[in-house]
Formats: sequence, C-alpha cells, structure tokens
Amino acid sequence: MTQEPKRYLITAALPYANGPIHIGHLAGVYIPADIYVRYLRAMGRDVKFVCGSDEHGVPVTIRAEQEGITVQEVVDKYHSMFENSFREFGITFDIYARTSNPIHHETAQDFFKNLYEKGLFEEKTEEQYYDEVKERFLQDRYIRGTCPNCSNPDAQGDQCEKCGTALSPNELINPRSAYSDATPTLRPTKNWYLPLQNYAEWLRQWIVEGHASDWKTNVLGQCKSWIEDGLRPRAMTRDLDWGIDVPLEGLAGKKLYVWFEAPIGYISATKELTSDWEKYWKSQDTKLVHFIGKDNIVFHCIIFPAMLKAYGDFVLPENVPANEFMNLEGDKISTSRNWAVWLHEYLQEFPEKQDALRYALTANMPETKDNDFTWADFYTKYNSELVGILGNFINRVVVLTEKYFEGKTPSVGKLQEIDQALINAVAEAPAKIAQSLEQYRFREALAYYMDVARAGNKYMQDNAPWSLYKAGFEENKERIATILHISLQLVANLAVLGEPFLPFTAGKIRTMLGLGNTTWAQAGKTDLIAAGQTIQNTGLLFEKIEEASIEAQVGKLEAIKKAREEKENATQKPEVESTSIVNHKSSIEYTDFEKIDIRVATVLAAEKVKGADKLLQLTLDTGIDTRTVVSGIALHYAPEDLVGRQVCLLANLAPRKLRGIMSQGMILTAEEPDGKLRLIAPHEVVVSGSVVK
RNA sequence: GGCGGGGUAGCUCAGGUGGUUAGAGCGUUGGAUUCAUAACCCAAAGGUCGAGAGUUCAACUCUCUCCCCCGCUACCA
Repeated sequence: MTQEPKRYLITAALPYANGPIHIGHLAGVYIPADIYVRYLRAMGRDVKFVCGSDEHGVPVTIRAEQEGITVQEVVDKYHSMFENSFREFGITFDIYARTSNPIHHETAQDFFKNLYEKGLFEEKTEEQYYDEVKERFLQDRYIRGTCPNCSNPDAQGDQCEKCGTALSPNELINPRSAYSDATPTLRPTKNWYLPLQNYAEWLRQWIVEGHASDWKTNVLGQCKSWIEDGLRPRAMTRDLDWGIDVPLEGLAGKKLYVWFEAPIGYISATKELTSDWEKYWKSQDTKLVHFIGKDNIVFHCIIFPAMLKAYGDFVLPENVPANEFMNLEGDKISTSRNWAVWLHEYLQEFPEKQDALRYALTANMPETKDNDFTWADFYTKYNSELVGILGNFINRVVVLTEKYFEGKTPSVGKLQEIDQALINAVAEAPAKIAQSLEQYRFREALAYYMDVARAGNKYMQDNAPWSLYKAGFEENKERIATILHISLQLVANLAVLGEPFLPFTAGKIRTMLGLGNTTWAQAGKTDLIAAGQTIQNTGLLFEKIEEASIEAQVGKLEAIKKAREEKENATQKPEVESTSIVNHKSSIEYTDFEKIDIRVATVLAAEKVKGADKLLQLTLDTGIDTRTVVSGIALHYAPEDLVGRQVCLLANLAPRKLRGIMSQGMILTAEEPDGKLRLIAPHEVVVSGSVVK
C-alpha cells in the first residue's frame, strides 16, 4: 500500500434476481463503486469493474411461484432488467455477468473441489425438515405455519411477512410444507461445513490489526464483533433444487450454498471478461475493493476471505467500504412491500435525469449511518444545487460569451489578484477531491466538486463583467475577456472533475466546449480551452423539476402505504369493536386456540444443561409419552425441587434444539414484572396428560 | 440478553490526542445585484453536541448508568 497498486479490481455486490434495482442499491453500492471506478479510469489506472446477477438461492424460486412462471424465467427477466437499467443509468461495469453462466458453475465447482480435496471441510449430518410427499428437503421459506407473534396462518419459516418477525421453522405453529401441505418430518442429511473458527486468528490479525485504520468503523466494528463472538462452521452446501450442483458423486439434490458461490461470481465474471484474469486475482500488486451494503459485511469480510485464504493464491480485499442503508420517506425500503423508488421506473418517469438521482444519492449517501431519501429533499437539492449553482454558473458563462464574444473563447489578458486566487483554488480542487475519493468519502468529494462551481459564481459576482460591459465595452474589453476566459476554464474543470459524479452532465459540458475525452491529469489546469474555441450553447444542463412531478411520486408512495394499511386493518381488525376489553395481542378465534395442545405433565427428572446458566433439561411424563424439554428456568428453580412436580406443557410446539438438546415442547410459566418466572401448575394433582383448556 | 454502528442547528450530515465565540450544504430571514433557470453574491437568526452522574482547572470530546434508532447475535420458547 505504500506504493501505488499496479491494477485495481473493483467489485459491486451482485444484485439478487428477485426484484428490481432500487435507490437503496444505488446509494449503497453502485453509485459509489461507479464514482470510484470512473475516477480511477480518469487517473489512467488499470482497472476492471465487475458485477453480475446473483440468480440462485431460495427467494427466486419463491418469486417464480408467486408469479406463476419458471425460475429460469424469473432470473432471465431480472437479469436483463438489471443490465438495461444499469447501462441506462451510466453504471460502467466492464462486465455484467450472471451466476447461471456455465463459466461460473465451473469456477464455483472447481473452488469447492479444491477445498474438498484439501480436506478443509467438515462433514456433518443433521436433522432437516423434509416433505415426505414431495420427497425433498425444505428450506426455511418453504415451511409455512402460524406465526407465533401475530397468528398469521401463512407465515414462512424464516419470517412472517405480516408482522415482519424473523422466525425459524420450529417456531411456527402447525408447520406444513409449502409444496404439499404435509406436516414436515425431520430427516438426517449430510452437508459440508467450512470451519470458520480455524480462520479466526488469521482474520483477526488481518482485519483487526491490519486494517484498524483504513477500514470504515462500521465495517471494522461488525467484523470484530463476529470474530470475538466466536466463528462457527458454516454449511457450504444445501439441500435445494435450484443452484449449482455440489461437484461430488451421488449427491442429487445438493447444491452449493449461495453465499459460497455468489462471491466466486466476481472471479468468474473476471474470467469471462479477460483471459488475463489471474493477474487481477492472484497478483499481489492488485488492489481489490468490494463495494457492498452493510447486510453483506460478514460474507465479504469473513466468509469469502476465509475461502480465498483456504484456496490460496488469491488476493484479499484491500478494503470493503460497506455503506449503511437508505430509507425512503422515513420507512425502510422493502422489495416485498413495494416500498422503494425503482430504478427502471425512475428512468422512465424522469428521462435524461440520471445525474439528478446520482447527485441526490451521492450527496446523501449513507456512508456512516442510515439515511433517509425524501422526494422533497430530492426536489430542493436538484433545484437549488444542480440547477441553481452548477447549471446556472455554466449557463451564465456561456450566455455572456455568446453576447460579448460571439460564442468564441476570448483570450486571457493581464491577471489580477482575484483571478489568481480563483486559479489557485481550481488548482487545489483535484487533489482534495481525489483524496476524499481514495478514502471512499463520496459525499465530501461531491461537496468539494460543488465548491468549484460555487467559487465560479462568486468570481462572476465579484467581477460583474456585465457592469464593465455597460461602462464601456471597448475600454473594458480586455478585462471582460480575461474574466470570461478564466470562467470558461473553470467550466472545463467542472467537466473534468465532474466525470465521476455526473457523467452525463460532464459529457454535455465537453460538447459545449468542444473538449474530447478528459483525464484527471487535466484537472486543475486553466489552459484547457484555447482562445478562439467556439462555445456551443446546447441549452440548459438542468431544467427545473416541476413540483407536480414530485407530488406525483409522493402520491404514488402514499397510495402504496394506504393500500397496505387497509389490507392490514381488514385482516386483523373486525373482531375488536364496541368492547372495552384491552387486548395486548390481536384477537384470535377459538379455532386458533384449539390448535394449541396444553397438558399437565409430571417432572420425572431434571438437570442443569451443561454450559448454560439459564437452561434446565427436564424429562416429563406427559401421559402419552416421556419426553425431553429444555426450559429457561434454571435461575428460578433448582433441579432437585422440580422432580415430582406437575407443570403445564405446550405439547405440540415444534421441536427445537437448544444447546444441542432437542426440546419437545415448552413449559408454561408466569413472568412477573421483575422478570421472575413461576411455574404454572394445577392446584391439585391430576393425571399426567390431562388436557388444559 | 450480548455485541457493533449511530443519536450534533428546521432538514441531511462534518468534526474533535478534552482547552478561546461548535462547523458545512440545503431551508428560513434581511440586504445587494440583474449576465443567468426569481437563479447568483453578502449577511443574520437558529444548537443546553440523546438524558443523567462522575473524572478534570476545563468535556460536546474521557468514564459509568440510562433512553431511542439501525444491524448482527444468543442459553426467549
């Protein structure tokens, strides 16, 4: 790092092919990456910018089911949508690949085989939910059941869409397969795990010690937290239909874990791009930078580097400048709830306004914390900054040049102090902007860029060439010429420096000035336009946005919100009417209660769970069987006091492993306000197995 | 419950090895100006730097406790 890297490999997170690109993706990943890359290219550096669609995993299969089309159709649809909208938006990937490409399958399988043959995986056989009817293992999302939180009968095994609670399949009441409605059973299945704990010390040194000063605090903190928490083996294969086959014999229906193969997509995309790909991946003088959102930190900072290390030879990321999230009008962006500003829609509804969005999202980039995008802010930022400061400055220079010099660049005369001051300010700008960009401080870089335009406006105002013109053009001609000459040079700088941030605008300025492609080396110079060069007034760079078009956008979002609220009210309200009963949870029907099997059980044995301070392992006589239940009451009851006691057991709760012990039910307790737990039991001894209702 | 990040002007955010009047952009108000898309330029108002306690000659900056937001995670069941 002390010396300049020979080449750069820049990756942007692979967008997942189950929904369109929205402003959150842009602000978090694609805009910063593209700015960085455009800057590097302007610097004349050797850089490759790779990305592609991530097409495997469970959610695309769900999307296919919802839309009633094949999975292939889903990924094809989103892949081409991504490709088009990125291109139109000016995100300049050197290659936009896809993980369904054969070259990716081969690369990912080779990677797996390499680690497998070195014996770096742990094989583990575990119980997984299985659909006996369809004869397949069920991923979390394919298990449906009643949400324990809001009683939504169609909650998925990983999350309830209604109330947003994160779930695991065991939490669902009455779990059933999404395919067949059959009750899933547990079946053993073998999978391959990457023992991340073996890389913990190496990761700690590399990240916590090695990158303490150059990685962003949010990234560093998250990594530290993971490492100190203790890394565990992570399954690199899954029981799935859709994905890349595990390259071992006799393993039908087993695929590579998406988060194993997706980052390898960066490698296969580079392979597809150039036969020289190894130079970018295996030569230590390459600087690898991953642009991602904060949700991807663990995969890019822990898992993928561990994989690369395990394989050997590969370069590791020099930096992973993850951004936080962009909210929309105060609410979290959500694809499934349709709460987003979609790129393809924006491009259609605001034609030729790519830079407006690029500007708003860069100026407000969630670099250190979550940020909020509002249309009102977009509107004022655009009208007051892009139109008022940048566009207006350029326009006034061009118009004055037209008026006073027939649109030809006048020659520079004797410089005054005020001219020199501006020239100096312009000369300093590129280094300032570059330094911010090198540190991934995009907002700051953009602000410095705008400062150049501000300086231009001030220069105009202070020199007021129009006053000199009125006072007498002939006697002031040299001075007016000098002022406009310098102003035009400044406009040229706005094109050069603006290329990373506002590429479309930069292009338009170049056309006006008759500049060819520019490089960063030209930035800061004030001889970019020769005297006599004709300036073409090609019209305003930025037209004001009408309030109506913003109102339309806000209205669109309000409609979505209203529809959602109505839907929620409609599904959960009707019972609660003229009663004055205060419910802490939403009402349920008797049929909901009927699903619950509570019965009295007698404690046969009780012991503390090793290594857990809150858990007791209980053996219960339920009247119908003898079963094990793990309960978090160790702080409230001693094991010996429990033997022989009767307790109430929620008997049909899905089994769940706790501290390695399968718990087959739940003991009911009353929780006092101070957190003290008391067992619920019948007042008199009853027959074990008596039903509570 | 634990961990990580954040809580600084109306809005979006900078900043600080503790030390004179806490910064920027936008917004607001006033002024100046008219080349320019009522844009630009100048100026002002506006903050008990999440709350409380402590350390210190001195804290927004350090320590502790607490509250709120975002994320991760667990021995919630």
